[in-house]
Amino acid sequence: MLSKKYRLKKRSAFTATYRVKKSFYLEGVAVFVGFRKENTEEPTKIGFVVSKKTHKRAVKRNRLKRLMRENYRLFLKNNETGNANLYKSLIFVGHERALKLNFNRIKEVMRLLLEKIDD
RNA sequence: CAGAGUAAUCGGAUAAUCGCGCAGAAAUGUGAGGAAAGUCCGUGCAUUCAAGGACAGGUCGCCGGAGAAACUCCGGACGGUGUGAAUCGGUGGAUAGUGCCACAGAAAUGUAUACUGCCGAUGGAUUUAAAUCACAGGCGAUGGUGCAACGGUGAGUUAAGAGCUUCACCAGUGAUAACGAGAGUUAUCAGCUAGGUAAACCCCGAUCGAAUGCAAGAUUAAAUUGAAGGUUACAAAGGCUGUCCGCCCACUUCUAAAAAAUCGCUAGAGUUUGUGAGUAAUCACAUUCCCAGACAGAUGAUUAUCUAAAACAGAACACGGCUUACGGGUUGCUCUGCAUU
RNA sequence: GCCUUUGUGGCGCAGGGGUAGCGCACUCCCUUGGUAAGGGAGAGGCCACGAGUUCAAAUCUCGUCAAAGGCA
Repeated sequence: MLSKKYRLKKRSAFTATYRVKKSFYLEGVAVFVGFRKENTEEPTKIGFVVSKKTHKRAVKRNRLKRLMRENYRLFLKNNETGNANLYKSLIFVGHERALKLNFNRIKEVMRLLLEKIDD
């Protein structure tokens, strides 16, 4: 779990991020990016979503969200967040394919995604 | 020893590093389940409408007990299944009435017999009589049916036959007696015996305010105002929580944002242990403990060891049940088979 | 979290106790120089799954699973 200042919390913030309509996809993990930042001092806010349609069981959905969250936390700690700092908000969305991946594979996928979102 | 039945129980552990929710000034403390699941029953709690009547309607259905209640639990009765331990059962009424019973069949509910048949004892006709006729009449045995044919099987009786009540063995029903708290069981007697379906409508008995569900609902401050207000005589249309009586809406003034925070929110039909009552469910008393409370939503990640990268699976107001999912074990009691003593 | 509805040929739908049907699509034949349209014939169903009631269940009852929708 991330501490509160890195979390995307408000419903309006989520809808605002989705309205930018810019997303990237790799191996069952999608990233929606929000507006570009003016002040780089502010922390980037992250949301994690796994829909109920992806899988019925809450345990498996929670597992995927936790894995993604944990990876992002480790990125923050090691200063490997890539281009995430350019945006105000990011939303990671887990899909059906990602349920089968293990911790290290998701780590790779997310690192590649964070490099991709520059352009 | 093998195979079963049943009741319970555990629901990964330890260490290291990095992290999260809640409480707290801090130190620190604490942090998912036996099913948290399905949402199938029942409650508490909250709001709205009624607190009235009528008509509808729902639910339940062997007996006794427990329980706040329940499509709940415990003990028993009866019936089904099993060699057995056991286990399963929505188990009132078909003589209150109505409906349905395809195809087949003579006939499917009406104290049936038109048809196919059996008989012709008795009466009648022919006739001396025997015999013949199948006329009156008697009979319900026979009928390639069907889930089901009006108690069943076998004998006796008879002209032919028949529960005929004559007999044997059964099935049901009623009465009486005994036992039992009761469902019921057993015995004796009575010829009393007119299908099935009520998980078809229904009848009987018992019982139920209705609806909506914490996204219920309550509070707070600000903006131009109030999380709206006022009016209502009739008619039409529409709506409302079953329908009617009834109520809302209409007409007018006015306008915000599918916004935010706080409360509801967890001390309870509670947990642990013990004693007593009871066959048991459960209850009483004492003792002990405080044990998640989020709001894009907390328990995670990595590594190592343990036989082994454990199954089903994640609280969202709470509780009592039911149902379903589940890796690998452990324990008690019981049954059957085989072997030995 | 709560509430509601629906599961029947490949697709869309009927049937509400007594032999499972309709339209489109599919296969073959006819028609045409050929295709479409048209005509004729045919195949394809454990009626979502598991129990129960009944002589008999797609239909009645109970449970399970799946899909869809609604509530701020």
